[in-house]
Amino acid sequence: MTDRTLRKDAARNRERLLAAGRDLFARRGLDATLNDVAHHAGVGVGTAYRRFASKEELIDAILVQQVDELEAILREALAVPDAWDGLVLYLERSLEVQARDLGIAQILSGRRIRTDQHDWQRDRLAPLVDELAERARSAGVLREDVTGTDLIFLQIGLTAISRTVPDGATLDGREDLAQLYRRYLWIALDGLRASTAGTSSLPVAALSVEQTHTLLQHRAEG
Amino acid sequence: MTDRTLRKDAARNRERLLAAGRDLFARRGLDATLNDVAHHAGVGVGTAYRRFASKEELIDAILVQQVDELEAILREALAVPDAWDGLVLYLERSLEVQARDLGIAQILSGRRIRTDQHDWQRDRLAPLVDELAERARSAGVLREDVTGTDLIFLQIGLTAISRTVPDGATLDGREDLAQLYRRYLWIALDGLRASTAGTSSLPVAALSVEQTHTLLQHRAEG
DNA sequence: CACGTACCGGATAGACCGCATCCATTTGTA
DNA sequence: TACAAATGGATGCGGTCTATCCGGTACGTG
Repeated sequence: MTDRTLRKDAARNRERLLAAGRDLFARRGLDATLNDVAHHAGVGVGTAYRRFASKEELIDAILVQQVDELEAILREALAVPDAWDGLVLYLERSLEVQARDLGIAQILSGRRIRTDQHDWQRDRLAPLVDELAERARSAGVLREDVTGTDLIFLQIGLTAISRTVPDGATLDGREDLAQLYRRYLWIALDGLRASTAGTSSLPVAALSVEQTHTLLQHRAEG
Repeated sequence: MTDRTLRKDAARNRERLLAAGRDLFARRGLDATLNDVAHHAGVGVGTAYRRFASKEELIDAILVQQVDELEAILREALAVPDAWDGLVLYLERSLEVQARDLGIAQILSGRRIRTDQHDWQRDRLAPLVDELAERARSAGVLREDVTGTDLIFLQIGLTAISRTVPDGATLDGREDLAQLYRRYLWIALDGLRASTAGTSSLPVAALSVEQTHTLLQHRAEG
C-alpha cells in the first residue's frame, strides 16, 4: 500500500468514500457504480478513482470492517453459556446484519464479487461457525446430522426471504415487515432442535394472501 | 390476438421459439435476450420480433404452460389422502420444478418481470396452496400458526439455496449436489410439523467446509 | 404453375450504461 | 511563495439490449 500519510483533504475524502460505499452497497447491493459512490459521497469521480483503483478495491476496504463485525458476533455467540442460546444469538444477529446490508449478504452468498483477498470466509468465519454447531451438537441440543455448513446454507435461504421485503415497506400499517424472515428462522430453528420439545412461538405474524401478492408484485418494479 | 391461422413455416418457427425460450429462460433466467432466444431457436431475430412483439409477450406465452403444470401438482397434492404427505409432495415437486427452471423461480419469487396478465399467482395458485395448508392444519399435522403464504416464502428461501449450486456441478464425485436444497426442505418440514415426533432423516449429506467454499466461490464467476 | 403476399434473416441503428481517464483548476504544505 | 498533490466532471470507449428495416425466399391460392 502507498501509505505515506495522505494529505488532509485526501484522507477526509477517503473516509467519505468509505462511508458512502458502505451506505450504498448496503442499500442497493454490490452493483452500485463507483461513480454512484463518488456522487453519493459528494466528491468527483476522478477523486474516487485516485483513492481506489477499482470498485473491487473499495469493496475490499469496506469488507474488512464487516468481517470483523461478523467475527465478533460469532465469538460472542460462543461465549454464551447455553449452546442453543448461542446458536440462536448467532443466527439472529448475523441475519440481522445481512438483512440490513444487501452488499454483505451478496458476498456471503458467494454472489457477485470475486475478490481474492477474501478467503476469510473459509479461514476466519467458517471454523467458528463449525465450532458453534459442534458445541451445540455435543450438548445434545442440535440434531446430530447438522453441521456448520448447513447453517451457512440456511442463512442464504433466509436472507433471500428477507430480500423479498422492499426497503422501508409497510403494509396495512404493519411495521414489522422487515422482520418477516424471522418467522422462517424460527421454523428452521424448530427443525434444527434435537429434542423436539414442542414448537416455538413465531416472532412475526404471517402475511395474508393479498399482502404477499402486493409484496411480491412491488418487488418486480424495483 | 391475430389468430387467423399462421402459415406453415411461421407456425413451426413459433413453436421453435417457444421451445428455445423455455430452455433458455430455464437455464439462464429471464434476462436472456429475445435475440438470444431467436439465435438459440435457429431463426432470425426479425422472425422472433414478428412472432412476439416483445420479450414479455414470449414469456407470457411460455408462462401459461408452466402455471398449468404447477396447478396440476397442487391438485395432485390435494388428492393425496394423507394431509401431511400431500404437503410434502407439493413442496418436493414444486421445488423440483423451480430448481430446474430458473425463469419460473424468478417469477414465483416476484422478481424480474412485471407481466400484467399474471395475477394467476393470487388467483389460481395461492388459493390452492392455502387449501393445502388449511387441510394439513385441520388434520393436526401442520402447526397451527402456519399458513399458505408461509409455504410461499419458504419456497423462495429454498429456491435461493438451490441456486447456490451451479448447473451440472459435481464435487468430489458427489452427484447429488443438485438436490442439496432438499436437506433444508426437510429441516423446514421438521419445523413445520405439529406433532414433534422426532426428526426426519435428511435426504442429502451435508457439505464439508471446503466443498461449501468451492461451491460459493465457483458461483461468483458465473 | 405462376403470382402475390406473408414470411425470413440478420445487419444495423439507436439508446443506454458502466468503467475509467484526462486535464484544467484548486488546495495543502514545506 | 511555489510546487506537488489532489480535485471534479466532461468525456471517450466498449459493451449490451432493443427493435427496425429491407432485399430475398418460400408458401399456398387461384
